[in-house]
Amino acid sequence: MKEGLRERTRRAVRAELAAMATDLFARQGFDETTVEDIAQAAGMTKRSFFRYFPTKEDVVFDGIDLTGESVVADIAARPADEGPWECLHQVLRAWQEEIHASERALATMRLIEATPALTARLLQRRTEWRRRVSDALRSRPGAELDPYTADLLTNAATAVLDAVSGQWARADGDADRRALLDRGFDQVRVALGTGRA
Amino acid sequence: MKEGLRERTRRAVRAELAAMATDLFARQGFDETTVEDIAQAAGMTKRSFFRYFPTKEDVVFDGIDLTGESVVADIAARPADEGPWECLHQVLRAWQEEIHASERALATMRLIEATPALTARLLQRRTEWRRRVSDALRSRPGAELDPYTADLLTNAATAVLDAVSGQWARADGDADRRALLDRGFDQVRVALGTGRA
DNA sequence: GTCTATCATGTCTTCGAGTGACACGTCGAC
DNA sequence: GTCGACGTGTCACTCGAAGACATGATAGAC
Repeated sequence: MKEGLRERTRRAVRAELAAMATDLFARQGFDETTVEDIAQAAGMTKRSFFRYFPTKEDVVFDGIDLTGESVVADIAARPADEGPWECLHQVLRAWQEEIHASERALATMRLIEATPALTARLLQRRTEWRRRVSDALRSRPGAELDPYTADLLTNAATAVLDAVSGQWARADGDADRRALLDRGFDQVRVALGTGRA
Repeated sequence: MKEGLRERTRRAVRAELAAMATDLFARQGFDETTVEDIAQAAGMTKRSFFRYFPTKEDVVFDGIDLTGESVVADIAARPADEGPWECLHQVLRAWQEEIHASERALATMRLIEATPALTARLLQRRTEWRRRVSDALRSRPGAELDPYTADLLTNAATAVLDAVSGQWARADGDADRRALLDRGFDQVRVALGTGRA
């Protein structure tokens, strides 16, 4: 077997650490929790913490990146005759449902929104994420998209997502995210003409 | 007079500090420059530096926020019969020209793009900036925009801006930003119908 | 089973950003 | 002129992050 005791314990400790951290973050806030607090709660040294996570922030984003992967995969899996905008609409709708369904993901989102440092990191990550989504769009069979138009589509899609989040926050969580997303994707339209005029 | 020697020297020292800092950042990079380097170059202590700027990052963004202010003001100044999308187009076109014309602003942009920590801060600030632009759009006389649609418009506009920046970076600075912006605003369309369907 | 290279961990140390506390000097209002 | 507010320097501190080194445990070869 390729998964020896080493990897298994490592993953276990990582999960333990993440659990301790999210618990402490939720209780006393991100900035108010020191790495030493987390390490001590898990029965180890501060130095050892950093052997599992490169930064304190990474504990929060652990497990979030997977969803980004899935978006790229989903794009590739959509029918080829579907337009890119509709493709983004469907994929992101599914992605949003997934987030909405997970209590843990929602709690993480709330923590991120409440912590400026984490918000900054999230936005930073999203830049990378968008580049990959844009590439995925261009790689679809039959898609003749120039890089600029692909970026335009991707950025516009995140524009809709942001607007949904904003409305969601304004309504204090009492809003139909799915309906808002559909409405956003309907209101915003991206033309594909590149060599046309 | 309301401006005593205290305020005058304070502003002078601030400018001096900013000048020293940008010089050092340009020469050896942001991360490679310590606050102590800057303070020492200006003939003061690290502690005193933090009495002028709350963080090292704030030195870079000092003087950048003014442009954000001007965008909001410009929106209010546009003719009332102009549609919101066209309004954003014109205002952001002017804003882009302004940045493009200033050698100092361009250098700052390059520094920000080359430094992940600064990029994150920029994105964070833009969140706040977008909220204000969205509000400005809704405050225009005769504009009947619900918050969601206003956000949609604002976010879509920054989506275009980002795509322009991306293309600009891809072309290694050899691109007609104005033409790209116009093309982006032409390709992306935002419908205003809120109670329509 | 033993032996060895690899890996995880603890301890110590260092660096840089940012803050608090205290003392001293200067500006400015009166 | 006095006195209080403010700016500054100095020292000490916290916290995140990383490097160096020693030690103990483990996996895999023999």
